Amino acid sequence: MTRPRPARLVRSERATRDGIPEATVSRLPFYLQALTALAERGVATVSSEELATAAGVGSAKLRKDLSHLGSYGTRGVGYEVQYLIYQISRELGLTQDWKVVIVGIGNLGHALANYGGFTSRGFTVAALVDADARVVGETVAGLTVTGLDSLDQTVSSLGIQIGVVATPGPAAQEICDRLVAAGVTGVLNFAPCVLTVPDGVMVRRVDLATELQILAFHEQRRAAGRLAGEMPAEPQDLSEALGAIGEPRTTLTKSRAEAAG
Amino acid sequence: MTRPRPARLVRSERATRDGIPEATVSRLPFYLQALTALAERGVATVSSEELATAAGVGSAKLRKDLSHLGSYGTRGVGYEVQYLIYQISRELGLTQDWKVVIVGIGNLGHALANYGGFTSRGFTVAALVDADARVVGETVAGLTVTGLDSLDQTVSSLGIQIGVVATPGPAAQEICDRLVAAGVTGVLNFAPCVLTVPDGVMVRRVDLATELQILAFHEQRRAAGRLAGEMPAEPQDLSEALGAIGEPRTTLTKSRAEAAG
DNA sequence: ATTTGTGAAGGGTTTCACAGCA
DNA sequence: TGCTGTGAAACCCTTCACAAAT
Repeated sequence: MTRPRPARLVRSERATRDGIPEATVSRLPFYLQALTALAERGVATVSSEELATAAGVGSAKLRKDLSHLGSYGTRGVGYEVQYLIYQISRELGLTQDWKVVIVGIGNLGHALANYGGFTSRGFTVAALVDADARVVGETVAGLTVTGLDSLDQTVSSLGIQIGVVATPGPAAQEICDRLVAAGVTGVLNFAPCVLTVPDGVMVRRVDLATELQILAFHEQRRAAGRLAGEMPAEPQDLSEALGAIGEPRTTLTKSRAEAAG
Repeated sequence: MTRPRPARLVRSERATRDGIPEATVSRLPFYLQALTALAERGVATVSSEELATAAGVGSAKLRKDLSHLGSYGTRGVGYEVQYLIYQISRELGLTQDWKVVIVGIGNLGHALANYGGFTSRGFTVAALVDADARVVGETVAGLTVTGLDSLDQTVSSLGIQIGVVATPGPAAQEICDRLVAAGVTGVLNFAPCVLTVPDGVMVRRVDLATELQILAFHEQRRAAGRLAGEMPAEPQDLSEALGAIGEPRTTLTKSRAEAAG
């Protein structure tokens, strides 16, 4: 019964050939943002130290990340800002334009439709869709909101690749299914639920309440530490803001039934 | 010159005593959400397999995560839904109410103020602040928007612990400084920039454009793989959606100057 | 002299497989 | 029998320290 552990490797070979670590991918947008800001200020060259500071990471991490893209720096000098912007943009696939549909034009949908950050960076909000007849026909961010009926038609005829789900939770899965059926292969989900999609479709979830809850955890932890008399210099850096202080863990022996009641 | 590598440990000792891994903390909100949904459907007990599915993770990961909080399950049975909700809530610090101020009442600020997910889960939006005189005085989500002048007074007198920055990028750092000076110890930053804060203050950044860019990367990668004739079953699961396909990495030998132009 | 790019080391996270318990 | 809780292994990511390059 104890077979010798299946050699479940297939990936690290690939990784050496081309794959960029997911952690690196998730930071490339930040580097891009920092570089763009530098470019606007007319900076031509930047060192890993400077760029790292601007992006809020350590310089070693930055260099390691960039090394996965190629050797785009010059030793003793640094990185050409414009060139690096081009390379990162290309790697992220921002040299082509991506078409986006936003479904659910409530408060959040409105905000997303008007959000400048999308339009400015390779993304075109191509359509707005809502289920509510009172919203359909409105003009938001220069687009006319259409009804749910038009969803499939809109996505396939415009060739939309990415769907943003900003509906209430209960509606999200059905919307997602229809988006995928119509040809969308990437979904950004703002609804507070898990979306199930077929292989080959990617979902990213952004949950605002989740972020606050994580903050609350660290707030509480900080307060508990202060009470306990410990007060070490706490990491303000997100990426290493772990296990900061040791609250005595009261292990309250409240019975389960009592706690549940 | 080769000193014997500084023993820069202090933490793993703590971690064994109480610290919950950051990766685990970041998933607790999802478990909580799934559990709440189950509770509303009247489910009393749930297995790690079922809960994991509902939360979109693997069951082994779920069990490992929960084991960091304590032994709150029953072997052969599963977890009591209500009891687990209580334990996770307590660990996240949601048994107390957190007061939040939102600064920047534009499209996004509006959406955040009206977002139900905050209010429903231990967070009270206690104040809304904006720099624009045309917005000040408006009523949003039952609160009157006040001016920037009132920021310090509002935060300290109401005892607000968390600040949400939904301003344009250039204003964000100054707002953040004032929030911190007034006593805020946690910041949720929606502005597309790095915020510098003193030790003991935590910042989390949410960037909508970043999420889309990460999606775009994987979209592009997917398309490239299809062209190359490879089409392995791709992981739709976010957490392991790495190094999916091997695009030949064209290594375009465009000169730097040319690319920059 | 300066800064990149990178092996190597170390720590954190995920996954496996099963012991332990109900 | 069924499911949790957990060592151990595998994997991923970060950090260090320095060779290589300009």
